[in-house]
Amino acid sequence: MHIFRTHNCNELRLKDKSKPVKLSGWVHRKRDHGNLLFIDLRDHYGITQVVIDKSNKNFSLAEKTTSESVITIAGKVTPRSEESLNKNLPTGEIEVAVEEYIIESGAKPLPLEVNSDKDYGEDTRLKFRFLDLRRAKMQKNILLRNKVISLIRDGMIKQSFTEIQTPILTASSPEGARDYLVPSRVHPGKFYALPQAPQQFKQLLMIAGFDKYFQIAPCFRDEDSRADRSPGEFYQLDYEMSFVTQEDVFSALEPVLFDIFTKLTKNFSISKPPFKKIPFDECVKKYGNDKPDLRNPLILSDVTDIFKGSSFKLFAENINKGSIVIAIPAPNSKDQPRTFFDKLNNWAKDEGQGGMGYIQFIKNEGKGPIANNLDKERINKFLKIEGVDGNSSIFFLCGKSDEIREFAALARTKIANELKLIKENEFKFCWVVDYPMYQLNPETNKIEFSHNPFSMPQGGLKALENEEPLKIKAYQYDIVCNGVELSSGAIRNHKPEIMLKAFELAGYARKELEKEFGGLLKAFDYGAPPHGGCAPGIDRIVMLIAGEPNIREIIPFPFNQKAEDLMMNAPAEIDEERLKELSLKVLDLKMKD
RNA sequence: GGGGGUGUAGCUCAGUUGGUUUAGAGCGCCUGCCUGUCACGCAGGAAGUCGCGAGUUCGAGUCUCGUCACUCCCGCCA
Repeated sequence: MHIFRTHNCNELRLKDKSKPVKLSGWVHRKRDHGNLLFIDLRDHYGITQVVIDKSNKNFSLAEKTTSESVITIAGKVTPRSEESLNKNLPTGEIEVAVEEYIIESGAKPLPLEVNSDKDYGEDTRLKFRFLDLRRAKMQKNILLRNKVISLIRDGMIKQSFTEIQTPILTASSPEGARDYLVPSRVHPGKFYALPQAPQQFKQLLMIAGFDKYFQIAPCFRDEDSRADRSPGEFYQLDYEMSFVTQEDVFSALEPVLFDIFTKLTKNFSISKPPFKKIPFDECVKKYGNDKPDLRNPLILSDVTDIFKGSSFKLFAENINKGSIVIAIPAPNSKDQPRTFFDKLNNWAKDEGQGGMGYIQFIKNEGKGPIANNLDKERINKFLKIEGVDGNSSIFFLCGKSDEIREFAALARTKIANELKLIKENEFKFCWVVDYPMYQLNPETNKIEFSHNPFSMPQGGLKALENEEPLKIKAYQYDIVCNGVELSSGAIRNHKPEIMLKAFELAGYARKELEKEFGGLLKAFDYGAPPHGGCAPGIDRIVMLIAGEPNIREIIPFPFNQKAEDLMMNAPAEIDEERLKELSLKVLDLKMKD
């Protein structure tokens, strides 16, 4: 017999009765009846009840065993009597009557209970992550993560993508987030950087002729954390394809996502490929931002023209000063009481807005303070807005274009939630396409790349030379699910002359470009295929399927909010010797105060 | 760097307008009893610098100020 186990803890059934077996696992829970003791023995696979009584020489040893100790028992599979069946356990028809009992590794009193789903503070959970990971929810989430990754591999390999690793120690990139830097021993004063994404490498792989590449790619960015953003590192499904249009990039990913979401959820309705495509400009107009939650049926409308020059002075005057007015419909709200509108108005004020006015239509008749100050002709125009009928209400937000659209996106979600319009069991995907190539930095008043500088501008060199830069679109796109931005991607710019011009418009001199992106730029001079790709965030996909609002719930060993690993004690101070080796000197930080 | 929320037993939390003795509950832990439980039960016990510091007050877990920690958000995230 094997020294540790003949079966795992989720294997034994009635058909195994009378078999001599050996099991190993953790003491999940003990029920001590004095002369009779039940132990729920747990391993990765499940739980089996083992029973031992006073007649056994090991009884007192078993009684003394603490929760989460690791034990090995040998004994006989015994059917349970009718009254003592446990229908909640797959192994609930049997138990194992203990003969041999060995404590492999005792456990001290626990800082957190493995056998409960009680909430613990995150510092406790992260400090004792190995215990936290034993708990049912974390086991489930990590297994889900594994399934997502394995379905990604299956789906990509099936489409003849080649999985290729790219360097972890590479060069710092000038654009984007802060890099994590690694000092070089061999080259004093010089640094490697961890990649923020394998962007340049995947383009070089296309130029190298690998045609279709993918990788479960670790990405490192030194950013501050959010609930949906782990500081330090995260993973992307990074992929890139040669000789493709935007449509080809989409149709490579769509079946993979559809497959993952379909196989790993129950009773959810999932967008079927091809996913909806929404141009960026239209998206911002209709939803307020570029990551729409399409489960929400409400659509924003610009009603500035209707209020312009009207007798509703508050809006009319602000419009003259350059403000716009956005309408958000609230369908079937003729019976909503005054408090419904007051509540939302107060919410808007709490969020720092002037307020959120409204018109309530009851049988085509407009009511409320705004309606009282507007002529009938204008009021009737509201009935023609998308998503509005004679029993709707309309909320209005007035302000400067960019800021008020951003808030309208929040209000759209808030109103839909209040009216319970968002279905919980849906995953709705869309592509946001035609991103602008450039945007104006309001602080410096300079033109900068709005997204990825390597994207191909629509219209190519001609557009860059002849058109107003802020009007140029790029073959640049995002994929969004339920209001969560999963990734962005682009058809790349593979022509050096277009790239030089594109960077020139963003204020980069040729020399600068050659210094920062020399490797890639040089490669374009030796036969570069047209190519494009995308890189959806794996952590966010797992979050969506797991229904977890916090990214740290689906990462085995995440940093805390301050980018520390409390279990491994990272980051940590380094010996003087090793600093010297790296030609580094730590400044006295107290000097700063 | 900025804003909001939280901080009471090992853990999760309650604690009224500032006033009732020794600041409570559940889980965990320790002791005893218990041979059919499955969140076993019963009886008892240990366990607290109410984050820290100052202030107001006859009196502070409770109010004020400062500070620290945790958490969510803004900035940041080509």
